[in-house]
Amino acid sequence: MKTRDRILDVSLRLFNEEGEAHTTTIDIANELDISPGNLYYHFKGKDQIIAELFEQFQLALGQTLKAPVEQPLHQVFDSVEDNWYYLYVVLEELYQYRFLYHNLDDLLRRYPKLKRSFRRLIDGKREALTAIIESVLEDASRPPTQVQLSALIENMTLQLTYWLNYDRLLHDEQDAEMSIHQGVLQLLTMVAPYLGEDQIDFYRQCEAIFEGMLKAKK
Amino acid sequence: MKTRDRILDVSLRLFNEEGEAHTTTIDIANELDISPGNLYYHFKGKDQIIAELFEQFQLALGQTLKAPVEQPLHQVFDSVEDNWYYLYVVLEELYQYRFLYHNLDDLLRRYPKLKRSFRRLIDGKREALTAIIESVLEDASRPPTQVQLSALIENMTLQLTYWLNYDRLLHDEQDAEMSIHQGVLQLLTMVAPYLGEDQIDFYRQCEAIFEGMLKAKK
DNA sequence: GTCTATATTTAGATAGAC
DNA sequence: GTCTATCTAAATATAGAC
Repeated sequence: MKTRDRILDVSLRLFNEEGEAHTTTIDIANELDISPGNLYYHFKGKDQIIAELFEQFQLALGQTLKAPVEQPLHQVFDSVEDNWYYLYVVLEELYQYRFLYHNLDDLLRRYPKLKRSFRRLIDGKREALTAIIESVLEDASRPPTQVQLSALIENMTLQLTYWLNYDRLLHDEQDAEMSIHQGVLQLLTMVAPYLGEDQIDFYRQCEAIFEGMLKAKK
Repeated sequence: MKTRDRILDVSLRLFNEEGEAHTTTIDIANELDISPGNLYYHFKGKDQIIAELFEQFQLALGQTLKAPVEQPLHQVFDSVEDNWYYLYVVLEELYQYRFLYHNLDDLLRRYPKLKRSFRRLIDGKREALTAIIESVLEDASRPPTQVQLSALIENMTLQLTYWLNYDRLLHDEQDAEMSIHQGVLQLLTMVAPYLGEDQIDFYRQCEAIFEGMLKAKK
């Protein structure tokens, strides 16, 4: 593995674990057992490292968010399990690059260009969630009004953006997998009340998946 | 107004507007037309300023969050308008000290003792929301299950914590009052589907309040 | 590509006169 | 209480040898 890539890998890990603001170029170099001078040979500075990590993040998440919009409905996302799995993947990608959200205000002040990209990703989330919700609610017994639907989507988009921050605030050092599963459960709960008669069945499935995950951990 | 209090006031404003990480003691002194030395006569440093601002925040919000728990049910919080107004006040207090949430990760790393307090405030939000929801849903035609109820409360607590961050990410420089009103609308929308027959009426009221606020602005 | 040594910048903080 | 002048510490970044 090339030094350049090792720098990116270790930077991502340290940013996530120790905080980006608190991680210096020296820390990264030390962790890799290389000199600061060497690090500056590969990257102009911390800024460039962050820019490249963000690029990775944007590409990966952007791809993932397109899936439910482009897939023909009811071909892939037709069961609770499918949606569960999909949301799990999205949250996992957010988790991998979670440092980006931990001090977002400062990050966007230092790199104002990222703002556009963050907003595009939010748009992507909104579109993905809309596709999923429309598919799930297609034969809902008590469908939401138009106002309710758009507020529901917005609440889910916010939840998908800040769940990991919220969970971390409540219990730091929480197991990542658990945290993500719970995030998915919280998201799907928002949809549940619209499902009417199927509601009990829907919940049984959600809980079954959640408990299945719990067992798989042990 | 004493210099000490002016320092606190200006610091709060600069932290909110320019970002805490980006605001130095020199900036604060300049804004007040006093010398850095003078600032350090009144406060040991930036840390102490932040600590006192947080203390103010905690006291104010903590008080507010107790209200719905301590009030006899159906005495104060018995109409949509009452709840709307209450949630508006809570969000406004969060807005006044919004800098605390803008780089929360870094803040908690530098002042680890604040973590306990933040969690207590979250608990306070959860309890306040529980009291409100129970009162609102008391004669709901389609009450949530126990699982749904606790997930609903948790989603609302998260929303109450991160709505201002989310809204700022979407449209910076947004009018504060509008942002807060929309946050309240988003929160109450989460409860709507459980209201059944009253649902349409509930929404009409919410929208009426929202539009009333819009007009009042002009 | 990698190292050592050093320069630059900036924020945080203090000393001592008035 | 307030000022001027100055110090310290830490992070970013560069120069030049190997």
